[in-house]
Amino acid sequence: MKIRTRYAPSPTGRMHVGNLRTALYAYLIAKHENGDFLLRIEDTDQGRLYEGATDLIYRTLADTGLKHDEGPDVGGPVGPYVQSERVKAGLYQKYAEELVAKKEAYYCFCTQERLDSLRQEIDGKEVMVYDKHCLSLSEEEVQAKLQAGEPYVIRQNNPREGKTVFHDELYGDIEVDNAELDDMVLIKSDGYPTYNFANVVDDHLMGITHVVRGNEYISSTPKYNRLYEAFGWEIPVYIHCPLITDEEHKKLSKRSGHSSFEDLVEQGFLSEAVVNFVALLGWSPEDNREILSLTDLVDCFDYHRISRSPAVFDYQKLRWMNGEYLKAMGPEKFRSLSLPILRETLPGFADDAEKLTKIAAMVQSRVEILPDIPDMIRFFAVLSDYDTEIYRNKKMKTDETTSLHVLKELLPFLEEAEDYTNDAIYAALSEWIREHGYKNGYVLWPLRIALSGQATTPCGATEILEMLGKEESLDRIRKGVSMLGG
RNA sequence: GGCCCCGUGGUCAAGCGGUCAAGACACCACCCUUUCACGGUGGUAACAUGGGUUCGAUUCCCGUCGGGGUCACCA
Repeated sequence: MKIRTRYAPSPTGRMHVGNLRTALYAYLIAKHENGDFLLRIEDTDQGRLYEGATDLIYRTLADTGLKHDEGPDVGGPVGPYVQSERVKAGLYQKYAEELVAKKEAYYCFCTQERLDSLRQEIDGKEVMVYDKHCLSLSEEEVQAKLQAGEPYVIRQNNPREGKTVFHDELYGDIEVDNAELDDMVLIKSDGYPTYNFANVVDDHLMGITHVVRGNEYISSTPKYNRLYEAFGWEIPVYIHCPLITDEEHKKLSKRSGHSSFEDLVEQGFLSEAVVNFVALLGWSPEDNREILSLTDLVDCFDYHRISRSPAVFDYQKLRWMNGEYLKAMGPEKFRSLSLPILRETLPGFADDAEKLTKIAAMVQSRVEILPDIPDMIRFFAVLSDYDTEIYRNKKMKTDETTSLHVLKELLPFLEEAEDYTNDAIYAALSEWIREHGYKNGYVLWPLRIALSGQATTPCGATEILEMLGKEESLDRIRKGVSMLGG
């Protein structure tokens, strides 16, 4: 049997990383077995529709490489793939009425006020269990109300006694008392189906074999199974994925600032790195590999190895992983990715392709995310004010006094030197240092500080000399000398 | 609160009755070095807890504690 999985988002905004991971796992489960991965848009909540959200879903799927075989934009044999279009065909209404005929569902005319009176607050949380009030309506009463045009919903009719068991591939058999199952709404008063109903109907009609979804649906799964059974449909394989939480072990929220794929991309993360990272949140391969491309993942993904416990989204590790991707890419690719940032940060170098290439190379091995670059290289353009304290370095045996001395001693030599290319100036400088009986760091440390105004730079002192050129370099050294009281 | 799920270092995460309890991020130290970073080496750090079952439990069972999810005409 060919595996068919689906990603069924509701077009309400950006793609949450939890949803992204669910989509990824659904994709991997299907593709590992050469199955189909489909996209279905669940737009049954008219109030929450968000302009452009569907396009955002297409774009995110494309950016992450989760290519769907069937969907609204690419078509397929079991369409339409947008639920609002299926509503127009009367699909859900038809199936709901079938359930009513089987006494597995019933019309409910209760007003919002009556429903509200059923609500109660427990531990600060609002809880409501419907009391089956409308189940007792006679067929004549129902017809009369329907004829009168009274607004209604259709509710599932769940038993009060007995137990319902369902099987999840990760969690095993889960047994629930039927008393826990409330009569959930299947068709809303606006004629649209609820997620709960549309999901079951469509998964069946679209031939979904493995239902992959978040953990939060686990407690409503028995109700879905009762639906499948009422229709006489085959129950799919369930795979409920564990939650992704923030550092506080709470559900990842917009407040954490990195809850959606787009947030992360805006923060400078590579989509490959995000996909890789998210794949490892709740799953691990048999071997120890951590850097895995999407095709690697397809190859080795075994859903039985998905974890059952929630995972904390570790921003630090994502940064590290992004850096691994940056370091692993070819210098050409890195250069083209970083070029716009380089140009913007260093307008004076914007036309000097050679220097920009060198700077890109310097930065490639030290950057975790591209937006870190400006702070690392800004000193090439402007020398900021700095604290002379950074001239002090225990290991190099330097302080303000020795630095002042060395810098003054060095100045005439650098004024005389003509060739400021790195190799040449480094050779000449090394010679000078040897002649004076100094250690490299004793001289190079203060020189680098004077040139950059920073304790850490993406390159050594002589590379800065080359970048700045003779005149600017000498200016900065003189400024250092005066700052040190010389 | 009812029901359900989860519980290995700070975090991710191997383990699936017998291990000195892997590995990665972070952290620390050292090496390398023209600073930082990269790279290399080493280190600190964990089986929530109490009972069982067993010759033997991180691993199986039960209780406790802790965390999370869910109880909508949202998905």
